[in-house]
Amino acid sequence: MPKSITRPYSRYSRDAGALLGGLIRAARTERRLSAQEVAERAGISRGLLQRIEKGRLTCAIGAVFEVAAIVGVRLFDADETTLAGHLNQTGNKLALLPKSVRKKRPTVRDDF
Amino acid sequence: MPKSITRPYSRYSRDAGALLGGLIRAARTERRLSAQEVAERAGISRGLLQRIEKGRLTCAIGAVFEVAAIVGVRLFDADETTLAGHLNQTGNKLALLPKSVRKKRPTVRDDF
DNA sequence: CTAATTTGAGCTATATATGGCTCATTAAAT
DNA sequence: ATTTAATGAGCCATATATAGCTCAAATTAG
Repeated sequence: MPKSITRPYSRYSRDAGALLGGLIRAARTERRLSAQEVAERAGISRGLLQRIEKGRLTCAIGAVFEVAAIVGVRLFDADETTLAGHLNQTGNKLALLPKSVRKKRPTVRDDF
Repeated sequence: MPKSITRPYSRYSRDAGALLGGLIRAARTERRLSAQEVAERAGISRGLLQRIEKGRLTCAIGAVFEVAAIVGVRLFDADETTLAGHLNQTGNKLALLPKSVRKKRPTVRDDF
């Protein structure tokens, strides 16, 4: 993001990134897969995989998803339905919700 | 990723991106928050928020985490411990696992 | 209805994430 | 011990993601 030279991330995001990266690395080592191997399968460089496992928040989410899938880390823990099912649910939900939202009004009537 | 002009994503990643984006958008509209509002709070542009809600896989994972937290979408559904707890677990696990892995032998390529 | 706000989409300049190297260190196989 | 492979870290060139606008269309409030 070209706005801030050093971007401020919330603690939650930093923790989430570190957690996901850690889970990925744990899963990869458990499966006895080398970084090179996983990176190639994911179509990314070894360097990027390193950053993902370190929990860097600048990595593209698609790359993270690819790696997570390859090493077997599940996002959206499926005690619910499958991913496809979730997609349907979300679709329906979106269809039922209003298309846009809006605050009631600033309520600061300055027309007196 | 500067390697491939058009990056090939797996179906899983595409679905996961679409799901997460849809969940975020649903949560935002439910909370009656405008795109501008959420983008400002997350420290990102409205355009980026649009791409996140569309499930584009090139978005930085940090930006997605920020937005998800703001609108109330929970990653890593916490039927387990808290995020911090997960972090500890991961750390311990990593400490117990071997530092590196390696295939028994180059034997055969099992790329399927 | 009208006015105000939101959204969607596209454009450009620029900050930056990424791939592809290199090298040193560490771990594993023989 | 020797060899082979994996990892960690850094640097650089370049592809690209992002912010910041613009405008039109859609939605909502009054």
